[in-house]
Amino acid sequence: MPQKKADNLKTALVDEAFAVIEEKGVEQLSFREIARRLGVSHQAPYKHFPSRDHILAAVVARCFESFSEHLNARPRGNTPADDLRNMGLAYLDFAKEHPLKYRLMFNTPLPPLKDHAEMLAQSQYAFSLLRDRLLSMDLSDPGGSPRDPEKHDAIFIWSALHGLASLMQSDAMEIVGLSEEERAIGTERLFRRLSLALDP
Amino acid sequence: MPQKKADNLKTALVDEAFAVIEEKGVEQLSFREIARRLGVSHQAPYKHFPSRDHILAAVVARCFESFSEHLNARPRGNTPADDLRNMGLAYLDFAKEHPLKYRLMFNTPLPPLKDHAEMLAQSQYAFSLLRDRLLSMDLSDPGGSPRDPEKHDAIFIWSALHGLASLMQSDAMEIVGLSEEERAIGTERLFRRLSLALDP
DNA sequence: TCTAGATGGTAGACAGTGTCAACCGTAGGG
DNA sequence: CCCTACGGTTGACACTGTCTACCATCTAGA
Repeated sequence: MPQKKADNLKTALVDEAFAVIEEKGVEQLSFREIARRLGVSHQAPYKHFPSRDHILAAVVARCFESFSEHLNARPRGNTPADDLRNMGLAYLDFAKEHPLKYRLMFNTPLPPLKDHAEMLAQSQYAFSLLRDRLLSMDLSDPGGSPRDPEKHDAIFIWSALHGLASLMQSDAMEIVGLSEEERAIGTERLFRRLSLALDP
Repeated sequence: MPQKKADNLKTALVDEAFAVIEEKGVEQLSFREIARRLGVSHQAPYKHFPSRDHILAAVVARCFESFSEHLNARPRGNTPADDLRNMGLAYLDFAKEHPLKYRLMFNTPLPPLKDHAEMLAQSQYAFSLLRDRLLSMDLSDPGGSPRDPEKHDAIFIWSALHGLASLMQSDAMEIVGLSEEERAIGTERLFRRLSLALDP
């Protein structure tokens, strides 16, 4: 029985790794099970990835890639402020539509960056999209001199977005007892708060 | 040689589990290594915890306990707004001083809540502290009817705080290339933004 | 054309893991 | 005085990541 040919195996391994994580959680990701599912020997993956961490890194890299594509596919706004809002929406939309991918990128203890160039590169690209959009705003210093186009507000915006996305898919919301509807209203409120803070 | 006696072993197990996580990461937490370190057989832990997940849950429960204590030890403010600010500072302070504990509470795939009552209880208590403080604010609806003391702004505040704490200890800051100083300024700016948004 | 090496697959072995089962000494209550 | 529960023990099992060794096939160079 012919197994997947040549290079195909490498991408098939990553596909299958993601599937396993989806089904049984990242903790349960097992090199041997991936091989088993693909009908291949337990050592075959080693020809393509030097260790289990490396295949995880490849999965995460693909998540960042998918994230970047999603951000780039957002509708463009007419003004910088408008476009920033669109990116914020796209950001949250991605986290909502692909919670696993989002968690893998942000809420998973990643193997050391230095050892995984591809993952690093993909994350850098994704973050550059965020950064460029944030810096395009001419953010004035609240209660200080206006026209201070520094990136300090980027942290504020990014924190609010990431915090929301992260809390929404944690158990926290359930534990404090916020209903679905309340969360939806809270989200919209957050966006209004952001707009008000940045667009005096 | 007499090993730790009786009940002491149970708490010693949790202590040692935390130490192991500290040294080698949560992934490497091993039932057998804990036992080995305590000079006890590899099955002894099973007399106190039915599974590896349960000892992890106990560690996390202790983190929440520690978190609650930290929040309660904050300096009290004179006004609700002031006290909320103090809690926000305490929140971030805890995340900064105990990054591992914070990560264990928020950024770790936890075993199903239902199976771990103690952990659930501790998290509920900690979150109730946050909730009570947030609800004590009489938050007006921005651009809507004033005096709308709902909890929708709680999500905004909590998101900003959690997002900041979470991003700060991830690799993200390093990847986008924000220096320590820029992060400090960004943090302060975030607080000012929060104040401005909530205290028109 | 022969041959050397790289590439991508195989099987086997080893240490380490979580967990199940069986055993065993001691303390305390009927 | 026995019995039971508790807190510990050892042994075994299946599973994991990873090391080593082997093998087939393609590809380049002589």
